[in-house]
Amino acid sequence: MGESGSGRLAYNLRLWGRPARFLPSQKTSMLDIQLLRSQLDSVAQRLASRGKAIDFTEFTALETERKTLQTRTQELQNQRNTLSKQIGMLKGKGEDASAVMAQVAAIKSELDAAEARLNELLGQFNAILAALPNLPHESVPVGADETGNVELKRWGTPRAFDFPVKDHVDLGEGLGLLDFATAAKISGTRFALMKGQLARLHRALIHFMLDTHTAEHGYTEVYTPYLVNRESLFGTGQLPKFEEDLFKVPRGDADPFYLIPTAEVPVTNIVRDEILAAEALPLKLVCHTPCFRSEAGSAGRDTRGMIRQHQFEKVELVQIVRPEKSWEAHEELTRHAEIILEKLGLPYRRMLLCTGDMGFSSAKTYDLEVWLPAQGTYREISSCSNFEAFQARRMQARFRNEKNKPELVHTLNGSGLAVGRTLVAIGENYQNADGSITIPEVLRPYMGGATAIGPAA
RNA sequence: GGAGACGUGGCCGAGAGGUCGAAGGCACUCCCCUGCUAAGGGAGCAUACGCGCUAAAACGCGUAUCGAGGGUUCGAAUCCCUCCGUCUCCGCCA
Repeated sequence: MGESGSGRLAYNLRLWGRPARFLPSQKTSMLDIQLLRSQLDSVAQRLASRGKAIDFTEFTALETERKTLQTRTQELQNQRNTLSKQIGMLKGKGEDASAVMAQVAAIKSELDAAEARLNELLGQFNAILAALPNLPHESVPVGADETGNVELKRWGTPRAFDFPVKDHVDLGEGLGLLDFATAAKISGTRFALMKGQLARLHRALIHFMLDTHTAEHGYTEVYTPYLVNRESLFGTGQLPKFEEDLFKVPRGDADPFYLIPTAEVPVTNIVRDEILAAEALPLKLVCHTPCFRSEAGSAGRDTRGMIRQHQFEKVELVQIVRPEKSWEAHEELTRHAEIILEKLGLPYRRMLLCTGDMGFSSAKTYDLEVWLPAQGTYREISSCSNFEAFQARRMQARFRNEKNKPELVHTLNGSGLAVGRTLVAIGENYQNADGSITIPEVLRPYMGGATAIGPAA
C-alpha cells in the first residue's frame, strides 16, 4: 500500500499540468463573489452566526459604484480600442489619421480617471472579501464560543489510578528526560528539551503515525519546505488576518519567509494555481513537520509543560477532493485521526465545533480531545476540517471536470496527530506508581522492543 | 555571488509595435467516411469578469489576461524598468 501510494503521487504529478494564471482584479475573493452579490442577505446571516458582521451599507455602496464604473470603463476601453484599430488601418493605407487620434485623446483623460478609480474600488472590495471567513455548513451548531461545541462521541474509559497522578512535567523531569530550564536557556519560554528514551518515544510516535496513514489509510507521504511565502499563507487563510500568530523571517529586500504554523500550509498549497486531472483526485497526503506559532494571543495560557509551545511536531493529513465527495472525506479523515488514538489506547472524545469556535477558513470542524488524567479533562489533540472551496478559491486550485471545465476542488485537513500532545497523553495515561511510563504496544517495535521508560531505562 | 539564455493556451510551438485571444501541430469533443485495431475528411475546443437575454443555462456583445508588477505609445505578446521562476557556464559551499 505504501508503494502504491508513492506511485500514485508520481502519477498525479504528471497529471497536475501547468499553473493557471491569476487575474489581478478578482483573485482575492474568498466566498463566491456571485453568491455575495445575489444573496447578500443570507450570506450576511450565516456570517453573523460566526460573529462576523458584514457592513451592508458599505458593501452595497461599493458594489453600486463598482457596477456603474466598471460598465463605463469598459465602454471607454471599447471606444479606445476601436479607434486605435482605425488608426492602424489608416496608417497601413498611408492615409492621415490625425482626426481619429484627436478623438482618442479626448477619451483618454476620462478613461484614465475611471480606470484608476475602479482599481482603487476593487482593492477595497478585495480587502473586505479577503477578511471574510468561510460560511459554516448547515450541520454546524450556532454558538458564541467553545461552550457551544457539541460532544458527539467518547471512546475509551479513563483509567482509575490507585496512586497520585503526576502531570507530564513532573513525570518527564522526574525521569531526567524532559528539561524546560535548559530549553529556556537556549531559546526562551515555550520550548522543550527532551532526552534519551523520551526523545525516542517522540520520534517513535511520528514514525508510527506516518506508517499507519501510508500503509493502512492510503495516504502518500510528502516532505515540504518549512519556510513559505505570503501567497501560500493567503491561500490557506492564515493571511491577511492572522499575521501576528506567525513567525516572520525577514530577508533584506526580498519578500519575507514565514515559518509554517502547520503542514496544512505547504501541503495544501501543492495544488495552488493548478488544474488537476479528474483522475488525480482524491489526493491524500500525509506530512510530518515541525510547526511554529508565536502564541501572541495566548500569553499566560498553558504556560506549564509542553501543551502549548512555539515549536512542536505534527503529522498532518490533507485531502484534495471533488466537491461532491468532501463531506464523505471529512468523516473518513476524522476517523483516520481517531484510529491513531485508539491504537495508542488513549481515551478521547469527538467534538463538533460551533460557529463561534471554528477556524477562519473552515466550513465544519471536528476536534478530537484526548483525556489528560493530571488535568482531569479532555484536551484538543486534533482538529479536522472541511474547507469546501474556500481555500481552493483563494488558491485557484481546480480540476478538469467531465464537461472539460475547470472547477474548484475542495480541501480538507486534520491533525493525525499533534505529536507533542500525544506524548503528553501517553506519559500521563501510561504512568506507573514508580514514575516510569509503560510504552503502548504499538510503539514498542519503534522503541527497540522496550516495554517501559524508567529511571533505569 | 558573476556572465548569459529563456518564461506564449491542456501540451509542443510560431509571432518581434497595429485588423492577435494569439499561426501550426498534438491531445480532447462532436459529425462524416471507412465493416473490426489503423487511417482519412469536417467542425469545435482558454479563463475570469461585466452587460444583455433567460426561470436558470445555452447564447450574444464587451473588457481584461501571452510569468508578475510598473512604464512608453492613439495602440504592447512584441519596446523600457523592477521582481519572480527556469536553464547553461564560472565561482563558492557541501
